[in-house]
Amino acid sequence: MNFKIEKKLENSLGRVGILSTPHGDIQTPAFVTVGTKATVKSLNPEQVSVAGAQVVLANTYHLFLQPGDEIVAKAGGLGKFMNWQGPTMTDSGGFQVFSLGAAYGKDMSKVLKITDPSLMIPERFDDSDAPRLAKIGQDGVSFKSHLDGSIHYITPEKSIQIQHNLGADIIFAFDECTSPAEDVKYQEEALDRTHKWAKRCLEEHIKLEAEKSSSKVLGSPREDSARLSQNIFLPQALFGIVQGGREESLRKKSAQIISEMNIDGKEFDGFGIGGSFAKEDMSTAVKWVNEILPEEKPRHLLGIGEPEDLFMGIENGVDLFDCVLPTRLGRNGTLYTKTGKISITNTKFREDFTPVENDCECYSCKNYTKAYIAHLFHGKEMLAGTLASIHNLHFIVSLVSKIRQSMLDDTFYEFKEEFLKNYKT
RNA sequence: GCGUCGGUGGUAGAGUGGUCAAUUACAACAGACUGUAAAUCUGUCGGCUUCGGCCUACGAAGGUUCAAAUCCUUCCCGACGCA
Repeated sequence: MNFKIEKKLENSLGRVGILSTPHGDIQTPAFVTVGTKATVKSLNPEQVSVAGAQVVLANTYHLFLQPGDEIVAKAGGLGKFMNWQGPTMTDSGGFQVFSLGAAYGKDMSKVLKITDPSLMIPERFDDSDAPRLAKIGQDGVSFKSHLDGSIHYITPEKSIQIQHNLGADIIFAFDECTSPAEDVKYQEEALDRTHKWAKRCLEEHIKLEAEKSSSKVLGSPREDSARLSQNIFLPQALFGIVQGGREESLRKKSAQIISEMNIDGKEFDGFGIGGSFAKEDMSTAVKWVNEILPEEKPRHLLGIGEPEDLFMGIENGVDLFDCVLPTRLGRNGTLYTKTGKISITNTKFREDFTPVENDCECYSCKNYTKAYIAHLFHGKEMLAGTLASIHNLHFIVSLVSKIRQSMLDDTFYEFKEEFLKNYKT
């Protein structure tokens, strides 16, 4: 993996770059589309590609449970398995520590409003008995499968092993995504754990990379030729993840520790910025962290975001984003437009025979009307989610692409102002 | 014409004397969704409301009762059977 900065945004942390992977280049900043279970829900890879997506991110935890990372390895790796030719990434399962753990069964999400009750409770009650599918142990996390209830213990090493079997170009360290509702003491403990895990991830990754290249050189006889041709030996890049919740000191400490982490001269290839955020805290956290992370390595803001978040992140030095919103919102009937999100099932669209956006170049807008898409949703037709996802993915991906172009053209701030002026949240 | 069964809110369909403005499902309407436990979830769904209630409602009209969607009478409508 190689990262080249093409241009920097003046008076900010922002930059334009090209991230090269064994499966092609990623023009950054870039929006990574989420394909958790080795599929971008409701879309086939051609639709994903035509919508403009450059890279797909799948999930370690989900693919480990089903169909199993060994099967993906046998298939020739994630990209081959799902027929996605371009770059791929896998998340480590760290987010599931949060979503199936502290957030399980609660009204708590990746991004919270500052008014959420969970943020306003000064001293939190002991909810250690609350039902959850993820429990954090000394060495790793035990997950109770949401599919069949079976118990699985994921350690940092295990996550990396799975991710090596999955074979994505970029993989992430196994971290603990914490809730901003946790107190400082807990954030410190969790951060310490995340850092210890990061080290173990890096060690395991270095070990597996070494094994990979030696068996390639030796042409290990137990490896059949098919496997050799199936990218199994391609190098993978490992990103370390910065956590630290809402605390400036913890965020900075984490950025420092993760960026300096080094085993026999080997470091992380890039960085993820993780955590569940109160919306208002996101930009400060990103800024704190990116001022410390080494400039020459790529940064990925995990699980973000909305259009306004993308501008914020890019201006503050983020190179990669991933988010489920375009596809999830699409499937649930919410569509992005330049003036804000619309709910396509609203009565007013039943007889609206214009595209979702008149000047949108996506397949859905070029071929279908709001009335038709509304009809598909009302009729619960499968094509509804597909057309909506195509539009939303295209909207977000091309927004990031336009932001990139505006940086190259030195019109970033004008573009941002113009866009956000029209876009009602 | 006689007999039997039935007519409940947008639909289907519970309820068979008080706890019923009426279970439930669907439809409808609105909202939520940020490293996917999610083609999911939440709320509203007779009218008015100072949110305590008030009014109008279970085919129609009468009646019994402290109290009726629920019991009685007549009528209207539907299905089936017999003429």
